[in-house]
Amino acid sequence: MPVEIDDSAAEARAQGWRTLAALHARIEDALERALQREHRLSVSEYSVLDVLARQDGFHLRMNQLSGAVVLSRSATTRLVARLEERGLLQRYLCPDDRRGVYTEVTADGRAALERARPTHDESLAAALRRAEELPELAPLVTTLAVLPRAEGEGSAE
Amino acid sequence: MPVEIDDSAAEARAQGWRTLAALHARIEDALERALQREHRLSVSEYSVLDVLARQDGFHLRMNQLSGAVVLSRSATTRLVARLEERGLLQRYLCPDDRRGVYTEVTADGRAALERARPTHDESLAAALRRAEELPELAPLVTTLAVLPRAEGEGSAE
DNA sequence: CCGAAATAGTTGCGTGTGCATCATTTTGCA
DNA sequence: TGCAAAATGATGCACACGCAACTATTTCGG
Repeated sequence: MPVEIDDSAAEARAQGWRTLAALHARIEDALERALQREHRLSVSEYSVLDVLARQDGFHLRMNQLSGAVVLSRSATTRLVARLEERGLLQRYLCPDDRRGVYTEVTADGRAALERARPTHDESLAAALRRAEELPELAPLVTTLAVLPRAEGEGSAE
Repeated sequence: MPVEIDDSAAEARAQGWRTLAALHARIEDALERALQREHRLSVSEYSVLDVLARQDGFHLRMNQLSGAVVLSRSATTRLVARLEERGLLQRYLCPDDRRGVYTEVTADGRAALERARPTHDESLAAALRRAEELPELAPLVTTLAVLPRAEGEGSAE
């Protein structure tokens, strides 16, 4: 009965998705609290700084940035505006395409990122340890550590 | 140099987290659009119905539900309120502990869930196929399919 | 047995996000 | 060359979320 086979494949995918979502939510929750408490940074804000700092020239266009953090254009606009107000980021128009806007992380932004990184890494490690104790999450946590390294990984979308 | 070893472990975890977050965001985005468009359900709303429908007696206490969907108590209150207004859910006080509130999926709710499930499963499959074409996400997608099945998995936190 | 502490759930408030829309600039087709 | 279509980013708006504060109920110590 092919339908049965198909159903069970769908159920396996749904099961994998539930596990992924549960692990993601727990980690994000832990990171959000820790980064907010100690550095006044949200996970999105940290991500933006991290992504930009990894780029050659420390800059990216808004559109690429949206893709990298998987956020809408409008959310990205305001996220960048917040970070710019705090001096962690700088915006300037694209010389060759005047529709485009470059966002570049400043020296202050890179410094803030490096200050926040230990907090980020420690609470990530702690969240993973806690997740590993839950039988339904442990397998995914383990496989996560075994994932092959992406060498480039910096470029967006 | 032990610090170097520690750094590289932290970087490996961060890399795994970035991959997990990227895959999660893409899948959630796809599910959100599809469920919203075809069934006026958010991913959270679908999750609540799905979790409850999987319980014996189709009910759970608010607190357990918050844990299962990894949302704050206040968010859960309003999420449940929305679904109750649509008749997909029912609330009643815990007889033995009058602080507690049970939430139970109605027959309408289970019907709505079953109508939405194909949409959910199809866009999940589609999102996974797209993700598999991205070299940095493909390994995680593959391992997700190999995750062992949790037999119980229904009970919340 | 009574009152303090803990627990469950709700509500006011501030804020971050997506959608629809808009202005500006570039691209492409005739 | 000229003008419609596409693309980029910003803004008005509605809304879901988390935090803090509140009420109601239960639990626990004296």
